[in-house]
Order: sequence, then C-alpha cells, then structure tokens
Amino acid sequence: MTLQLLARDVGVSRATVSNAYNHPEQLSAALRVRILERAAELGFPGPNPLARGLRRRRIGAVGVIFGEPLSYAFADPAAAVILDGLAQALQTDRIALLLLAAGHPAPSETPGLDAQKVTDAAVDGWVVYSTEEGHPFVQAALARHEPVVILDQPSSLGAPRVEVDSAEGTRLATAHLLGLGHRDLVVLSLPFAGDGRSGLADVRRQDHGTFELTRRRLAGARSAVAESGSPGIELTVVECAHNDPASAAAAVTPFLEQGPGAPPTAVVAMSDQLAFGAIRAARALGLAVPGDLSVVGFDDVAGAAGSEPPLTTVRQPLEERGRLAGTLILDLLHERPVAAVTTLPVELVVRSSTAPPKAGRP
Amino acid sequence: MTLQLLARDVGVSRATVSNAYNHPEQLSAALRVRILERAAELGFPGPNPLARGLRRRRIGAVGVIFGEPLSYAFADPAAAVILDGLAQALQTDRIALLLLAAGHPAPSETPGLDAQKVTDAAVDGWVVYSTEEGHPFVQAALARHEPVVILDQPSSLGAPRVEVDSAEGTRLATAHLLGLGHRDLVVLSLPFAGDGRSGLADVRRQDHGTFELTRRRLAGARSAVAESGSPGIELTVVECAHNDPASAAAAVTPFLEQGPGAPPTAVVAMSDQLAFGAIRAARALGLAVPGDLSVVGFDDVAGAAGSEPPLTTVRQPLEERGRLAGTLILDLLHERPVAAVTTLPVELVVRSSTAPPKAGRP
DNA sequence: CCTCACGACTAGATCGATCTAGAAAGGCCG
DNA sequence: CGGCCTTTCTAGATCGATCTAGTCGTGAGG
Repeated sequence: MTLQLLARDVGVSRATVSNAYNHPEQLSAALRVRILERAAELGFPGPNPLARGLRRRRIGAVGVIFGEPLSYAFADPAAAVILDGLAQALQTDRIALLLLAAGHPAPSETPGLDAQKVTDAAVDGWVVYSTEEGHPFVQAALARHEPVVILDQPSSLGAPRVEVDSAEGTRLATAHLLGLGHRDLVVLSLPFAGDGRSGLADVRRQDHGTFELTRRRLAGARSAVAESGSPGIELTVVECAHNDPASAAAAVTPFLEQGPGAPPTAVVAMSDQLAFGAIRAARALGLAVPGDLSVVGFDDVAGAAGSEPPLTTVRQPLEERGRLAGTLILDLLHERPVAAVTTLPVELVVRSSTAPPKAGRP
Repeated sequence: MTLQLLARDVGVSRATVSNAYNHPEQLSAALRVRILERAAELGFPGPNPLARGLRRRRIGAVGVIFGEPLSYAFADPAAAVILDGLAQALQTDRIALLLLAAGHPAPSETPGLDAQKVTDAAVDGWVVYSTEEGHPFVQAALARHEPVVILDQPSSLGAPRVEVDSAEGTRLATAHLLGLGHRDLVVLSLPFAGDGRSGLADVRRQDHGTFELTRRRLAGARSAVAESGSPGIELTVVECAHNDPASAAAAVTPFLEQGPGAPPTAVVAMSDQLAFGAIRAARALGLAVPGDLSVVGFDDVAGAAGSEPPLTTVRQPLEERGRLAGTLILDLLHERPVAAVTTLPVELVVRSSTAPPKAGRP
C-alpha cells in the first residue's frame, strides 16, 4: 500500500491524499474523512516515514552516542534519568531517540566498521553522552554536518555542550571531609581512559587521560586541598575501570586496609555508584561507615537518600541536564542561536555517610 | 553535498560513486580510491541514509516500545541488560535501536498524538517491551505490517513472543518459603494495570488486570500454595504502582506491621527491585532480614548477589532474553520461520535473605 | 578476421512521499 | 452578464540515493 494506490482507489490525486494527512485545511472535511476511512479499510498505515523524511529533510529522530556498551552505560541510574529528560524535551517536536553504543570489546569488530553505524543512521542530529576524547563515533557524527550537542565531554569539539560544574562538586565534597578533620583521603575515580585499567593512578595518567570529566573532578578535589592550607594531606587517586559498584569495590579494597601511607579515613567518590561500591568494600572489611570510613558520592541518584547509610553526595540536576540537551538540539534544528557551554550548578547534600574521623592524628 | 555532485566532480556517473560505497567489486580499485578521497576532501559524509533506506526498503533500525516513561522503564536494571542483549544481537546486521516510550502523564498529551510517534518512526521492525494489553503504541506498531517481537506481554497479538517461565519462577520462590515453614506470606506484586494504583489488590483486580505477566506470576505463587496441601495459608497480594524500591517500600509497609490476619513472615516479590524495597521497609520498621522477615526476589539482577543481605531470588537469563528477541527480529526481517513462543527457563538462587520463620505457629 | 567473454562503467527507472504553482468550479458584486 | 475571489483539487518537479539492463572497449580463441 502506498499513498499513490490509495489516491487512485479513492479517485483523487496523490497530493490530495498527502494533504489529508498533513494539511487538513487544504481539502474539504468530507473528502478528508472519506480518504482516511478508506485508508483504514485498505490497511494503509500512513505516509511512508522514509519517503516523507527524504522529502522533508527531517526524520524525527536524534541519535544518542554512548562510548561504551549499553549495559555499562546504564549501570548508572543517572544515565536513565538524563535520557528521560532528553526524551521529554524532544517530545515537544515528537522526536525519538536512536541509541548507538559501542559494541562489547571483541576482536572481530574493527573500529571502522563500528563508526559506520553512525554514518548510516537515520537521524537529524546527535547527542554525545559523556564520551572519551577522539572516539570514532564522535568523529563520524561531526562529519555528517548535523547539529551535535555534547553532554559533559569532550569539550574540544566546538559543538554546544552541557556540563555540570564538576570541579566545584568535588571541591565541595573534599572540603566537607577536610572540614570534618580528615587528612588521609582516597579519591575513588572514574576512568581516566577507556582502556579498562584500574587501581592506583600515577600523576602522568591523572593529567593525560582521555576522559576530561575525570580530570576536572580530580582538579576540584586538589583545589580543596590547596585551599585548606594544611600541609601533608594525602590524596590517593584510585581509578575504577567502570562506573559501577563492583568495579569500585574491587579497586578500592586494597587501599582501605592500608594505603601507601596511613590508612585512609575518607573516600571522595566521583559518582554515587562508586560510593556505593566503596561502602560495600568497607563493610566487607568490617569497617563501619561513617564510623571508620566516611564516603561522599557525586550525582545524588534516586537511591542515594534511601541507601544504608543515607549517602552524603554532590547533587546535580540530572533530569534538567537531559532536558537542556534536548532543548539545545531543538534550537539547533530550528537554527536558533545557542550558548556554546552551559554549566549547571551542583550542591552538597550532607546525609549520614560522613562523620569526623575516629582518632585524630597529629 | 550529494552523491550526484560528487560524481560530477570526479567525472563519473552516479551509479559508479554508489558502487564505490556499496559494490567495490564493480569498479577498479584505483577509481574507487580516487572517489573516496575526493569525497573526504569535499566533506561528503557518505550516501544519504534516508534516500538509501527509501530505495532499499530497509533503514537499519528497530523500534523498542516502552509502555511507560523511560525513567520508570530503566528504574529496573534488568531493562538495561535486556536492551544490551538486544543491541548485541542486532549488531550483526548493524541495526540500531530506536527508543519509543510513553510520555509522562500530562493532561496536554492525547493518546492519539502519542501513537503517531510509532506510525512515523523510521524503523524496520519492532520489539514490544513488556507492555500493557491494548496499549495504543502496540496497536500502531501492528498496523504498520512490519515484523514485531514481543517481550513477555501482551500474548494475545499473534506476534512471536519471548517470555520467561514466570509461573514456574514464583512457584519455586513460594515453595521455597513454604518449605522453610512460612505460612503467612505477602506477594509483593508488579502492577496489575497501568492506572498507578497500589496497595491490597482484591480478587477482581488480581484476575482482570491488563498486565498478563503479573497475573501469571501470581498464578505461580498460588499453585505453590495449592501443591503444598497445607490448609490456612494466607497469601496477601500487595500491588506496587511501579517497579521500583520506593514504590514497593511504600506499598508494603502497612502490611508488614500487621497484615489482615497474622503479621507476615515472608515476602514473595515479583522483581528484585520490589524485593529491595521490601527489605528497606522492613529495616525501617526495625525488622531483621531474614530473621524477622524472609524476602525472595525475581530476576537476579547484577546487584542481587552483593546486596545486604545477599538476595535469594529467581534467576532469569536477562541478556539471553534480549539477544533472543534480537535474533527473532533478524529472522523475521530475513523472512526465516520463527517460533510463536519461546519460553526461557528460570532457576531459584538461594542466598541469605530467606530463613525459617522465628516462632512456629500451629 | 570475426566472434565471444569479460571487465569497467553508465542511462534511466524507481523507491514513496511533499511542495509549489496553477487550474476548474462556484459565489459575490457592480 | 462579466470579472474577481475563494475554495478545492491536481500536475509535475523534487528529495538522494540504488538497481537493472545495458554499452563500450579489449583481449583471447577459433
């Protein structure tokens, strides 16, 4: 069934049938009803989306690029909330989301073949979800000369970007712990690069990673230390391979028993998921939270307030962030001017996973 | 930039440029290189996906229909895992996923307008993700006469379906609790219908809900009770408005202190998320799990083994389920024969959230 | 020397709509 | 009654590719 056949059947022109669907005011109500009724009878599901999209130069979909497999990306509930915000904003123009995620690491898959998915996708624009610098997906998206909005990173691309004030967030978290009297801190870090490494990150890795967000959050923690003015504060940076509790627990465990210097009394985690992992690891070692170990998270996901203990964390407006990315894409599609960078505020939410350290040291 | 312009620029025909991209064996290697190089210079990103899709009658995307907003759908990590499995399977044909979710309830949005998103989506087929019977999205998808695969429900549509053996799962879970000596059970239920109601579900609602999966899981619990042969076993059915811990905790709390009869000693939850909510609610009331209350989940999501206490639950092969749905769609797209229903097995995983009840009652 | 096969490339139809410009029919006014 | 609007509908071009059925050389075989 095509619009053409329906037109012939009803005895009108193609244009009139098209108008019945798209410009009701262009034909008499009676004829329109007749056309739509006959369409229903013949099982015509409406104008072919591809033909329409080709002609209109708009298909009603925006691609979302994830630099990692979906199960990793959604291991953090924050991703779902952001996506929901995005969908809400795009809803107004009835635009759908096309998910494009990197495949699971497999020798059979060449990167070039991978980026082809981006090149061949039927979308009007792109949202890049916090992706490693230089990822082939992002290159391919930019090559299409379509609107692109970047969530968080990478920042080097000249495309409009929505970010959260990362440095300020970890600065607040770290300052909170320093204020409580902690001196030996572990920074439980998101990946610095997408190579799956975890454990102690040396300075070289800290400063040259491909995940900019991680670098910024670390910088925030460092600045809190610098501002405190106290000498001899230890900041042990422990990297997790993935943003999930299991990765975090595995990575942090060796450092909880005995850090390189004194055992740490507090953990600054770069996400709530990592914080949950740290708490789980502490429990497994018989350490009480916050009695023996204080933990601060980042995000304030839905589960943070109800966890055991309720998590002290840095709140960022997740849903708002997705919505903002959506309106930005909409603005770009309608060729309205947009801001190059929008930075959303953060806020420290103090709950019960932080407390002063048990025994003060000199 | 179009293929046409590139062809003119290089001095060959449209067809040859097309062949350079799609049929390398149809032209000399030298010419092909020349064409692709010139394309890169001119910033031609490759053949327009919509034009290609129109001609080929295939766009390389499958729509995934969610009957609720994305943030609800992804509140359960199981959704992400299933989606990942689906993406993996479709990866082999380089097919992407288009997410279509119902909007957040708002008076401004009419259902008819909503289904239009399905009618107008550029996809080759559909996966219906565990959706309420008679949802307008599903109707619209069927009207397109394209391949449809259904996950779990609804079953009344004649489309191929992948389901998990729900009744067997809750039967195992309930039998496990009965075997431990529990006699007063709460069934913590997924929604029976999409109307957001929660609390005690009467028999009328239990039997006539629009969510078939819920009915089947309840039937499994009932059959375990029937098989046990013991008289006087209480089965209190408490419905949650949404599949998330907060909903579950709120719904179950009033029944933990004092059920309609004796206070319950065990909870059969229809998902791990609901089980987590029950555990949280029990804690808030000062009840120990499993000391005062045993809890069984369903799904065995990633967090179930590491939760506090490790959750006894019914394992279903989540990723496998997504993958299977994917291969089914692929089979339909290639017009290979497929099974009408595939039922995947479940398995009871006993961990530490269940124990015999404290005080035996006559 | 003629035919035939083969490799390399192309003309033109086609996919299924939308859109612009304009035609036919009917109503209103002077 | 003729001219001028409106309303209602249509012809034909267009969107940007792919695909079928060729054409045109060129070298091998008889």
